[in-house]
Amino acid sequence: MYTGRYPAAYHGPMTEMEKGPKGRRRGRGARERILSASQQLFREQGVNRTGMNELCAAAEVSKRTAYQHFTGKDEIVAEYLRRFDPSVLSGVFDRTDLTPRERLLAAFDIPPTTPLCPFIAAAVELHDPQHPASQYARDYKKAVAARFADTAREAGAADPEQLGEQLALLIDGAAARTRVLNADAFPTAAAIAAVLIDNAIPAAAGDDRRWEEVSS
Amino acid sequence: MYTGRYPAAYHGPMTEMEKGPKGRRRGRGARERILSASQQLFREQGVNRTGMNELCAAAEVSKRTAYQHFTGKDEIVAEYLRRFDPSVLSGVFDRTDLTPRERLLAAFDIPPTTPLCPFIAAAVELHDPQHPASQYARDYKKAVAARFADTAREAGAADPEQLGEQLALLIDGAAARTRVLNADAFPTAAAIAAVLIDNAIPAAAGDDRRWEEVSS
DNA sequence: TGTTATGTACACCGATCTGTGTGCTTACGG
DNA sequence: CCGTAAGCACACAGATCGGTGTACATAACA
Repeated sequence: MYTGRYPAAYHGPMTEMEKGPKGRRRGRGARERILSASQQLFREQGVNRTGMNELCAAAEVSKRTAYQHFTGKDEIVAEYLRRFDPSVLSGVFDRTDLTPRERLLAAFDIPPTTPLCPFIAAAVELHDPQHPASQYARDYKKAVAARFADTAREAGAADPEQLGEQLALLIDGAAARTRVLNADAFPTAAAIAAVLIDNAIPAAAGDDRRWEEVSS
Repeated sequence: MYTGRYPAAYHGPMTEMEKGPKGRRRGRGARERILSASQQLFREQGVNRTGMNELCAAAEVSKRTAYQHFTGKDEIVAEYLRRFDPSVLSGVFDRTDLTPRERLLAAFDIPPTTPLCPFIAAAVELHDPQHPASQYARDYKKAVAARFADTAREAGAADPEQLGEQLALLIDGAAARTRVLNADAFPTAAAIAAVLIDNAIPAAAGDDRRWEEVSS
């Protein structure tokens, strides 16, 4: 393996996001590389099994620099979760080409590569409800449920808050079960979601039913 | 990472009480104390945050003795899960004072003290599907789903296997969500379960409903 | 240009972890 | 009673971890 001292990648002109805390264009993007590497490593290996040496090596950043940007590993973990790209979340709920009802169900179309919701994993691994990362995990979970609730309201659900919480629980159940069983559990969750949605949307739900009728 | 040095030693049904050639008790029960302490500590603190020193101290067993009973921590973790008392599981499904339908719902009456299904926690913490403990976790999850399916069949569900898998997913979702949000999510899961059961059991849905309102 | 913030290389510290080596004590069955 | 197996106390090995100290290099800006 090549271990020379030349940088393996050319880090071009800084992007707008790589500004320091005071807005001045300083530095060469070490912070971003650290967070980018943490996205990959924390997800693949978990938080506890990823050491700072490994993380810094993957980020091509010296360890000293890492500790000049963050007070410690805890802060990196927290920032990793805070910045977690809610692409799945936003990408689904913001689609205008789908009806609200379709959006609710589309949230269960998760690419099978996703190993486990990083917030669940972090909450379990950190094992400390006081940890900032655990706080972010709670915020995210609540945000997901709220998004579900909004869409449920838009779809005309009788009790949008309840349906939102229920659908969020299904997501978490599918994530946990997928992880433990090593088999995709999201189709099962989607089937449950279809039943719940049909039961929660009074009667005007006939805007787009492509699922079996389960009326009662 | 699990190093694969698992012996075929402890596998057999010899996990009765430690018995000598003629069933007499040998030793002073160190093995049992270790497993008992692991039940408590692994559940309370997690597997990774419980060191062998702490575990041995809690079990009032010298470290040396521990390593004479187990080849390593991995084996203790595996045995801790293998022996995990499925009291909640059996205690609910074996109740004859409840109708099958009531039994399905009673499985969601989880004492709030339970922090998180230890199998999910272990699967996340160990982060290695090859670890024997992960195998036991899968076995347990499948067993729970099968028990649900059996009871669902008994209750006359149209597709017992599917309903069993669905209810098992709800349990896991409630467990995960309870852990992350630090708030009991089992009532929500119970509400979903009620809907699913009503939808899955053809017509005899109204045979016995005397449970209180479950949704929150 | 010179200054300064930013980053680097690398040894090192103390803590903690799993696991052993060694010598000693004690319970229990014959 | 004695012999043996079970258990104990305790130091220590070896690895890894998070985090620092120090001396040096360089990009960005004035």
